[in-house]
Amino acid sequence: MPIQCQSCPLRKFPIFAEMTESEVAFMDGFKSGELLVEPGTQILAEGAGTPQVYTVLEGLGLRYKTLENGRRQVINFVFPGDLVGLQAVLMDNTSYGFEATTQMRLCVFNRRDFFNLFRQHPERGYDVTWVSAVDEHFLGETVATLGQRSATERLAWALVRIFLRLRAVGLGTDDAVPLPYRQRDLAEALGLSLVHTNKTLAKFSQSRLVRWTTDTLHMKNLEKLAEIAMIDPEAPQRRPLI
Amino acid sequence: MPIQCQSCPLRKFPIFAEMTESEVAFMDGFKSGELLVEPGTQILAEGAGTPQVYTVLEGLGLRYKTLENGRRQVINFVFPGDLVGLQAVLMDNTSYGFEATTQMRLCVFNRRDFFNLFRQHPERGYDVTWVSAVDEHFLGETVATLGQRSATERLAWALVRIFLRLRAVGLGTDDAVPLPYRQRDLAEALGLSLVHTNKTLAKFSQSRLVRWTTDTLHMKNLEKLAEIAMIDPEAPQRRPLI
DNA sequence: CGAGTATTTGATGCAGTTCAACGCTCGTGG
DNA sequence: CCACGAGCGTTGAACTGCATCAAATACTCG
Repeated sequence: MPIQCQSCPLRKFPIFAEMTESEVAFMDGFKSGELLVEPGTQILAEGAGTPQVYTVLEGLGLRYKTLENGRRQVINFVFPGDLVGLQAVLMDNTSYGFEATTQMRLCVFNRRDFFNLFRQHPERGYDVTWVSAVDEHFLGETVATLGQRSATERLAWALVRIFLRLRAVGLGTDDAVPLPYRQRDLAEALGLSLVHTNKTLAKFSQSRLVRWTTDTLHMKNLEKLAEIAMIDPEAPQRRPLI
Repeated sequence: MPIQCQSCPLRKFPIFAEMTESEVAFMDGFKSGELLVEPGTQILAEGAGTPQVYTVLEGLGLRYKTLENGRRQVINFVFPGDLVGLQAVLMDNTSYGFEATTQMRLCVFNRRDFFNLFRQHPERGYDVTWVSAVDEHFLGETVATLGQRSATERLAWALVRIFLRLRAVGLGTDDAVPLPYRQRDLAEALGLSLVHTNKTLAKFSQSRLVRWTTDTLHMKNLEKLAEIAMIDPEAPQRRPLI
């Protein structure tokens, strides 16, 4: 049975902007259903069109793009609260694939309802643009990371960002979060080889900065890691929940 | 004297989605002024807030981010028709710098008017989200480029994208476009050293693929270059003009 | 228990960085 | 009118971070 937006488990986290009662009620009507998928499921295929947009309620996934030469780039990891498929709706095709890493529960919105959202509830339309801007901001930071940071810095950057983001949606504890991706995924997200990623992670583990084993990321020294990554270990950008 | 939206020189190009008469008239009221800046002017400073959003009418610029270690990443080049500053308005600060490379003419919109746009003209609000999605799409492609393409492929990718985009807004001729950036800018956009960028460009020139001299990019073999870049040399993504 | 998948580790090589130097073109001031 | 310096492009030489290759060791699940 689908969750009602009124009792959405995500809304309470401070990373998400507040919504009025009427907005929540409106979203509940806008929501067309829920999707529950198993690990490994491909939710959006590269190049295909979609009639739907999703908000992640539970579970982790990733967006990726495959080049002609077969190499794959993970564009970003997808966490609870993220909105996926907006591009597919606004432009006419999905240029990225989207797959579930763990089991996922997704809120489903219909493409044809989307324009009505802008018309009937301008505040919510504004919020959609807002999340799009947040995503764009994050991608810009990723570009800067791939372009200018060394392998060690990239890993530090990714682990700090992931750790803070997951903690912001209530996953894990103060110093550990669940991280069920494979090293290959992280390597492909950062434009590094699997081997080098593994060796660099081993160094982090030895120097007691972070330890990533058995699907759990144990954060030992967030400050130091953030310093290596050249970022502030601040809470993630506040954003609306769609 | 400012140009009226009714006679905007950009709207005629097929890269931009059509607008109704009433939309154009509305935008003319929404537009708060025009900004004319000299080459090298910093329009948005990194980390500062802005009360304004800009649409480029004429001229070229670039968005960049500087890391703590002093290295600079060019996030993207900014061309006529691009909307800049949306992030600064929706989130509370600009994380990127924006500077003019040539003289530029910019349409100025006020931050506080922005929400009204969503309320008064939902179609236009939708279009703002659309351009945001287009930008996000492009940044995703950039991430894939920095992560998975070799130096040669990156250069080929960038030159093809730039060439097609500039041609789509009527700049240059069938086989040449003005390109007043410095090699350093391109190197910083692609995460390459200036030296290697220079040498790779020299190879392109020798193999008669492209020649970039005296601020002009002469495209000799678009097909071949696109093949190296592993992309289709198709016209850029259709997008709305704000 | 065996097959397939993920992690780990060592050895080798190269794409691209870094260092260094030189030439060209402008603009500026004496 | 020429000397000078600043900025950009060009080229050569040496170095290195990371990729690639190869193979062994854990894990997971039917």
